[in-house]
Amino acid sequence: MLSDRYNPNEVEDRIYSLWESNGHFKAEDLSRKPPFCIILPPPNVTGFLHMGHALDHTIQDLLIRWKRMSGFNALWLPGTDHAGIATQNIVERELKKEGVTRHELGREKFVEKIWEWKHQYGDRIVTQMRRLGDSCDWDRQTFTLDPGVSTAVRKVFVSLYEKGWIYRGKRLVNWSGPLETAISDLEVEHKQIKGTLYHIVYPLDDGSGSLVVATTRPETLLGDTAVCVHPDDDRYRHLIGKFVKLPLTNRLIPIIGDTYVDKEFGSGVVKITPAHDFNDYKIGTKHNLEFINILTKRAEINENGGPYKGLKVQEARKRVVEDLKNLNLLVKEEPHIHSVGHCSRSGAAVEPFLSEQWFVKTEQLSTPAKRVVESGTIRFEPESWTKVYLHWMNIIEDWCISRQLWWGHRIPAWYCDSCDHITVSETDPGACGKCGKKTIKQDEDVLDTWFSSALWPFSTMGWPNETETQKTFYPTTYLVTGHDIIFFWVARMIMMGLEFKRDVPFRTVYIHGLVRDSQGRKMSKSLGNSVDPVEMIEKFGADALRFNFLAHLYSGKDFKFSETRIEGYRNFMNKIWNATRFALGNLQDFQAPAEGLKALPIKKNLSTFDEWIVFKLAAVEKKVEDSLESEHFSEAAQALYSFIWHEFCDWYIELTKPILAGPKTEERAATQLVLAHVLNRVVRLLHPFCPFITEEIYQKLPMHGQACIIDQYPTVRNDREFLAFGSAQAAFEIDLIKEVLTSVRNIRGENRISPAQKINLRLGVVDEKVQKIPSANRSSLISLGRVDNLFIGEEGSLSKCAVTLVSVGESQVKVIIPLEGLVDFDEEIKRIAKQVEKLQKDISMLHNKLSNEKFVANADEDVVAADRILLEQSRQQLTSLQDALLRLK
RNA sequence: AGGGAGUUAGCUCAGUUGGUAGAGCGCCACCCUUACAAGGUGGAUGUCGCAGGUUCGAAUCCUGUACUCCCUACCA
Repeated sequence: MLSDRYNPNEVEDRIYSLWESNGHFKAEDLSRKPPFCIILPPPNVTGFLHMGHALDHTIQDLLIRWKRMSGFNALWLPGTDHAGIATQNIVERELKKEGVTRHELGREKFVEKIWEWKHQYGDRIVTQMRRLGDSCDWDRQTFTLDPGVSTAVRKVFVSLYEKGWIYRGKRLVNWSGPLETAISDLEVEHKQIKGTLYHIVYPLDDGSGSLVVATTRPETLLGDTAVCVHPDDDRYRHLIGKFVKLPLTNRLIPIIGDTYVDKEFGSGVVKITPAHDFNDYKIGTKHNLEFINILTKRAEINENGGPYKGLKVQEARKRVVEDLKNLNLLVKEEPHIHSVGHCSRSGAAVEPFLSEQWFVKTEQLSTPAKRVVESGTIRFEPESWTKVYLHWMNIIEDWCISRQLWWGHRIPAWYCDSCDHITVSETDPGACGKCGKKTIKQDEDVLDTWFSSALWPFSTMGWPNETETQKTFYPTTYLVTGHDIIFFWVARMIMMGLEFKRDVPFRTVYIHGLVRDSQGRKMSKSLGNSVDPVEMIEKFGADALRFNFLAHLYSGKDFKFSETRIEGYRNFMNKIWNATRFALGNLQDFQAPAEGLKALPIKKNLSTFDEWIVFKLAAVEKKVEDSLESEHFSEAAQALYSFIWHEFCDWYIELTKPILAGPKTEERAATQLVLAHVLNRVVRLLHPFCPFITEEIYQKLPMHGQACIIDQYPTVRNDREFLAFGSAQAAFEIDLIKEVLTSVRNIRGENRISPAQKINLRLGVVDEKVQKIPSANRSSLISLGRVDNLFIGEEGSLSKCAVTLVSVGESQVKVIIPLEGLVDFDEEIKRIAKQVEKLQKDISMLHNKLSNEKFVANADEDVVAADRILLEQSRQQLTSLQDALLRLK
C-alpha cells in the first residue's frame, strides 16, 4: 500500500541506483539509432552545485531523457573543469590559514596540494548532480587535466603556433595583483567607483609656466613619459614639442599633440603613462614613447618609482598626493565617479601591466566562426543572441592565453639559455630544437582554463585519435548554457571546432537566463541570497525543483527563484502520487490483456468518459511533442500539469468513480483498461520532467516494461490503436456535462447552499442536438451535482428558481434549480444581477461590432459568424436571467 | 556612449500569423464528499508603462516617450 504522501527522500537514491546499475545512461559508440548528444558544460571540479547548474542541468536532462525515450542513441557527456584561477585561489587561501604561502611551498608541492584538494572535493559536485537526476553517461566522465585532454591541448597549441596563430609578445594586459597573473578582458568587471580627480601642476622645463593635468591615479605619474594636448587646442598648441618637468622625479618628458584628447574634459591636458593605461599604451606606441613600468607583479611600486619603491598602489597614491601638496603642485581635488576594472576572481582593482604573454590571434579563427552562425549552421535560441555573438566576433581582440598560475596546463614552450630559441613541442623535448643543447627551461606559465574548455566537444571524445565516439557524436546536437559564457566558451568552441574538426561543435546553442533571487538580484555569496539546490531537493524533492524550472522557463529570460513555487510543484507531485494510489486501488483485479487491445471487444464497452479522456490525451501528446520540438519547454510542462490536474484528476477520475466502484461489468473492465493506459502514458510523458516519481510509479503499474527511463516516449504516432478510442463527439458531450455541473456548483456556491444539502435540478434542453446528452449522463449529474431529483426536458414553472443558460459550442442547456425552502433569494438576486450586468456589456459590444458594416465586410467569415452566434446566445441568456429575476422578486 | 531585453491581476510570469485578456501562487467564502487538507468547490481582481499612428478592430504592427535591467566600451 502506498503512503498517502509522496516522500521523495525515500525514493530518489534508490531509483537513481536502479538506473545507474542497469546501465540506462549509457550511450553506444556504434548504434543503429540516430545520435543525440549534449556535452555538459564542465563545472568547477571542487565547486558545489548552485541554482544556475540546477537550471542548466534540468534542461539538458529533459532533452536527453526525452530523446533517449524517443529512440535516439542519447549521450550526455559529463566532465569537470580544473578552473585554474578559482581552484588555485581556494587552495591558496586554505594554505594561508596554516600560515604558508604557495611560494614557500614551491610549485611542485603546491600543485600536489591542489590535487589532494581535488581528490577530496572532486566528487561532491557529481554526487550533487546525481541527486538532481542527471542521466549522464558517467563512464565517459572527463576532467580537463586528464592525460587525453592534455594531449589534445598540446596538439592544438603546437599546431596554432606553427601556423603563426599563437605568438608571444610584450603587451599591456589586465593584471590581478593578489593573484599575480594576467587575466583576460572578459574576466574584468567594471564597477562604478567614487574616486577623486586630482589636478596636478607640471612645470614647463623652460620656466615659462606650467600645465595642469587631471588624473584619478596620481601615483602613475611616476611612469609618465609624456603629456598630451589636442593639436587644435589654442591654449596649448604652441607648447607641443616643448618639455615639462615631471613632479617628484624631475624627469623631462615631452608635450605631444594627439586628437585622442578631449579639449572639454578637465584641463584639456592628459598625462601619458604607456605602461599602465590601455589608452596611453596606444598613444605611447603611436608616438614612440618610452614605456616605464613602475609596478611589480604584486602591484607594488618597483625600483622605477624611486623613493616610493615597495609601496602598494593605494599607499603610493596617498604618499604621492601628500608630497605634491607639500610642493604646492596639487591645485585641486574633486570627487569623481568613474568605472574601474576589477578582477572577477579576487575582487581587487585590475592594474594594466606590461608583460610578456602568449596570445591567440583571432582574426583568421573568427571569420569561419562568424560564417557558420550567419548561415544558420549553428542556431542560437533565443535568436537574439545571434546578433550579440556576431557583434562580439567583429570586435574580438587577440586572446591572452597565458596565466601566471601553477594550476593548469603548462605552456608547452621551452626557452634555450644558449641560443634563445623557443622550442614548442607536443612532447617534452629534452633539448633545444635549434642548437640541440640541453640548456632549456619550460615556460613557467599555464594556459587560460578556457583554452582547454574550448576543445571540450572533441577532446572529451578521444581527439586527436580518430574514435568511433567522434564519428557518431560529433557534431553534438545541443549546447545548453547561460548567456554569461557565450564569449568565454561558446565562441571559442566554435572557433576551435572549425579549425581542428573542420565542422561545427554543435547545431543549436540553447541559451537560458540566470537564476536570480526573489527580488531579481544575482545570487551571490556576498549578498548571502544564494539558495542551495540540494537543500531544496531535500525539502521538496528533485522532481519539484526540476518542474519548477521547466514550467517557468521562458526563452532566454532570467529566472526569478521562488520557494513557494517549488512547494506548489511538490504538491503537484503529490497529486500525481495520489491519483496513482487511486488508480492502483481500482486496478487490483485488472489483468492487462496479453493479446493487446484488439483482442477485446473494448470499443463498444467504452464510456463517454473514456472516449473523452483519450481524446484529450491525444491532444496533450501532440502539444507536448510540438512544444519540445520547438524548445518551448514550459508549454509542454504546463500542458501536462493542466491535463493531469484539471482533466484527468478533477474530471476523469471523478466521473469514472461510479463505474469503477460498481459491479464487474465489461464496461468497468474497459474503463480499467483506459485508466491503466492513460496513467501509463502520462507517467512516461512526464518522465523527462520529473524522472524520480515517474519511475517509482511506473514500476508499480500493472503494465510496465523494464524501466520508464528506457520505455517509449508517447506521441500521437505511437499507439494509434489506443488513441483511436478518442472521440470528438464524446469530448463535446463531456464538455457540456462539465459546463452544466459547473453552473450547478456556481449556483450552490453563490447561494451558499451547503454541499451536504441535496437539491433538485431541472435541465431544459433547448437544443434538439443535445437532447440525449443529459439523460445519458444522468448518474454523473446526480452524484457530482449532489442532486436529489433530476428532471430533464421539463422546464416547468420557473418561479423561485435559480436559472442559468449554459452554452457549449452552438448548443444550449437551461439549468434550473428550485430554491424555495433552501435559501432566501437575496444572494441569488445578487448573482443574477452580476451576470446580467456582464451580459449587457457583452451584448452592446457585440452589437456595435456587428452593426459596423466595415467589420462585417472585412473580418474573416468565421469570426463574424462566431460573433453572431455569441450575440444570439448572450441575448437568450439575458432574457432567461431577466425572466428568472422577475420570478424571484 | 553603443548594443540587447523588458514594462500585462497583490506577486511571479504566459499570451506564436491583429478578433471581447490567461496560468500558478496569494486573497475571500464554503466544505475533513472513502486518491490527495500538500485536498475539493465557488468567487473577486487588469485604462496590458505613457502618447500618437496604421486598421472595421491593437496587449499584439509602426513612431515617439518614460522608467527598469543586462552586456560592451569608457573621460584622463
